[in-house]
Amino acid sequence: MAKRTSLEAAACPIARSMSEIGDAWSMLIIRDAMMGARRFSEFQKKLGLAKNILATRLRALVANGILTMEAAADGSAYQDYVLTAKGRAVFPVMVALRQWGEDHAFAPGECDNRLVDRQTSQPVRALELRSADGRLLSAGDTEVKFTTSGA
Amino acid sequence: MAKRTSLEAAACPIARSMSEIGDAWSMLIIRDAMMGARRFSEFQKKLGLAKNILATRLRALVANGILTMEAAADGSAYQDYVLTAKGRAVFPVMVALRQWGEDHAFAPGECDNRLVDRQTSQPVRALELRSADGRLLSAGDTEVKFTTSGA
DNA sequence: GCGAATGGTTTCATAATGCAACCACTAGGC
DNA sequence: GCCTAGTGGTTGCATTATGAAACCATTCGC
Repeated sequence: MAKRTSLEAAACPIARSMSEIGDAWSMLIIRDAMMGARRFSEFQKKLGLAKNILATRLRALVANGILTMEAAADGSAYQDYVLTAKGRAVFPVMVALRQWGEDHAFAPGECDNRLVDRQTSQPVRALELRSADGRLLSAGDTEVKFTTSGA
Repeated sequence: MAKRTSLEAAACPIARSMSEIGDAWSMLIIRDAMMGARRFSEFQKKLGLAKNILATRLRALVANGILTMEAAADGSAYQDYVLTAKGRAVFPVMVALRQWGEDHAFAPGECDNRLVDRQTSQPVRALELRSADGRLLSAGDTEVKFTTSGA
């Protein structure tokens, strides 16, 4: 049988994350939500995707606690989709994807937009990973450790 | 017609990134490659996915310059799949996904593994985004700016 | 040279995507 | 209150991707 393999219960946090936000449309929905989009039609217009697909994704994002539905801010009888704390926490992932894309997924000079610091309008630095005591870490300086205690 | 929408040519770096590495299996392949996996059967065993799917993903990753095939390190006639510089640059994305997953995709106490600094065995810090002049930035402190000059 | 492992490809069933049509409800003009 | 446009979906159907299993050519260990 060709049931699609689900990573929901994977032990690896990366696999879990991918199962919740590893879909292209979902990620772009979160991106637009971070940029202020709130309404169904707003997402549809910006993303240009079919309404049934959008409906499916929004339902999943709400079910996973990344978006919530609340009464529309403009006082109408409709609903707004707004990011929860969990949804806002996707920000570093978004920035990492953006920086990788800027550097590696465009021809030189092709990319026409950058993430900048609002105060100075200067491009932000590359994301940096640091140890508990503040040293800058790269891939080789890290490893995955299992907390094998039975807790 | 129901052709699957392609984000390959999207102007947004996030969309581009998702089209190259936004697939769950691809991301997990890169994860395992970072942890030292090199051979087809090694990926297949660790990931437990069908061989045809693995073959498709590996081909795409090679085509996108994230992996390269080179003569096997053990001297056999087989090939190794190894990360390119572009592939190794996915590291921050991986860390961001892992940290989000650890914090938001597990029940309390359920997650049994952490990314640690190899030197001290202490968990690493959360990824941090800084401005050019060193200030710590969160989502609201940033915006996307278009370099509207025709270069 | 022989059996097993490696690294795939092929076949076919099932699941997801996406366009288009349809529909209930809301908003706003008058 | 009535009519029309817009919002927020659902349903049906064609196309595409996923996945299990079977198959196959090379290569390895001996």
